[in-house]
Amino acid sequence: MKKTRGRPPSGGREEILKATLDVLRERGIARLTTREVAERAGVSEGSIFYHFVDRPGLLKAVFENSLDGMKNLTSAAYASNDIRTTLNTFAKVIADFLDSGLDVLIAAQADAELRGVVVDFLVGNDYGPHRGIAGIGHYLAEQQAAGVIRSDIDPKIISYLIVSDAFQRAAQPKLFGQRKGVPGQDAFFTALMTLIAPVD
Amino acid sequence: MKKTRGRPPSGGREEILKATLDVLRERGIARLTTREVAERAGVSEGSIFYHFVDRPGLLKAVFENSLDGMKNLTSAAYASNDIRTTLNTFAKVIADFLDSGLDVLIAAQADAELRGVVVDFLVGNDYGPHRGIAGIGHYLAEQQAAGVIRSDIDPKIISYLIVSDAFQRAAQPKLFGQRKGVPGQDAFFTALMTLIAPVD
DNA sequence: GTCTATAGGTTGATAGAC
DNA sequence: GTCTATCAACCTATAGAC
Repeated sequence: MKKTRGRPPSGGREEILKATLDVLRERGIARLTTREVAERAGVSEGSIFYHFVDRPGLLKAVFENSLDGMKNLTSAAYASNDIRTTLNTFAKVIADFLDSGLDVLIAAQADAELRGVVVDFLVGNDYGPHRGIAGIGHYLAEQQAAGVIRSDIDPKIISYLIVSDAFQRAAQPKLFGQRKGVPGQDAFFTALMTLIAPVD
Repeated sequence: MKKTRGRPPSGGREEILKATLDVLRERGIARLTTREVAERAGVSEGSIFYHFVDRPGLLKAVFENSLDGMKNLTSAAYASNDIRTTLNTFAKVIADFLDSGLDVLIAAQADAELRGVVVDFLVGNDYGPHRGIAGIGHYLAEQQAAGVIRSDIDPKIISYLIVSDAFQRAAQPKLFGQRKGVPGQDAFFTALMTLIAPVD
């Protein structure tokens, strides 16, 4: 059996994908032309159409590439025995994904057809925030059973608060251009730990 | 003194703005052409350029129009004596804005230049989530002083949780196409009330 | 202020050689 | 698989009449 599955990397294809994402983030999807992508990737326009058929095909490939990072959202390893440290690790995994994943999700909204393609992909793979929420929720349920966090709250809600925080933290600077009003991550987690601590 | 300030409404201008927002939300900004806007508004393309100079000018006008709804985020009236009811009212004001405001903020990301225009507008008017957070935070601080909510938490954090929830609730269906994982608003507020209740 | 007609520029996509 | 050259379509913007 060969070591690499599928096409042998001649470089061109990957360079195109990378260049596309770069242009997407810098110029915005409305300014993304196959011409500029070709220049940045160091290939001709013809190559782009050879590999991806058409512009939507190129974008679809880039989108699915970035969005596949969402599969990691369920299975973040438990980092330590400390709750806060573990929750922080979960949050970091989500934040890492959102940094580039959000750009793609937002870009897709610029075109109704791309919107549909992305949604189909997400739904088809069952990708979405609920995966992160479920993963953290499972961990928190264990902690609750162990009596480490208060018992009068649905762990899913706590989990949702953590995911929402990560989402807000990632999305706000992108959409509003500033981070005003968002508490530091430390302040957030400190408050959260206080809120979910067992009540006497 | 005349009753109406500024230009007498001949209708055309407003129709164009409305049609533009409609096309923006339906087709996406990348598919928004002056041609289709003109058709929908029932005017000629020439009229669009007469009123808004160029395409970016048209979009800028639409953006600022929608984003100005953000000024209401600070001053939501206190609805009742009940905390939960009042917080729900705050949340509703934010949700109402986000429903259309988010579409505009997201659309602007499709073009680096528009991105800049919008950010300048937001920063220049000090618009952003922090306004909602500050408004609710002020109310919560009063409640805390009155002993109705626990005293060991910064009210700003609670306020941030509420705004984040509203944001997640509005953004997720737009970006992911589904609402999976988001708890119902009632469940969220019920949990929140439990979390912020005074501890013995 | 609004229209019609059209110019001018850009862009996605194809054809065919290598 | 990659390139060059080119086309056809589309869209923004302008000019000038009403």
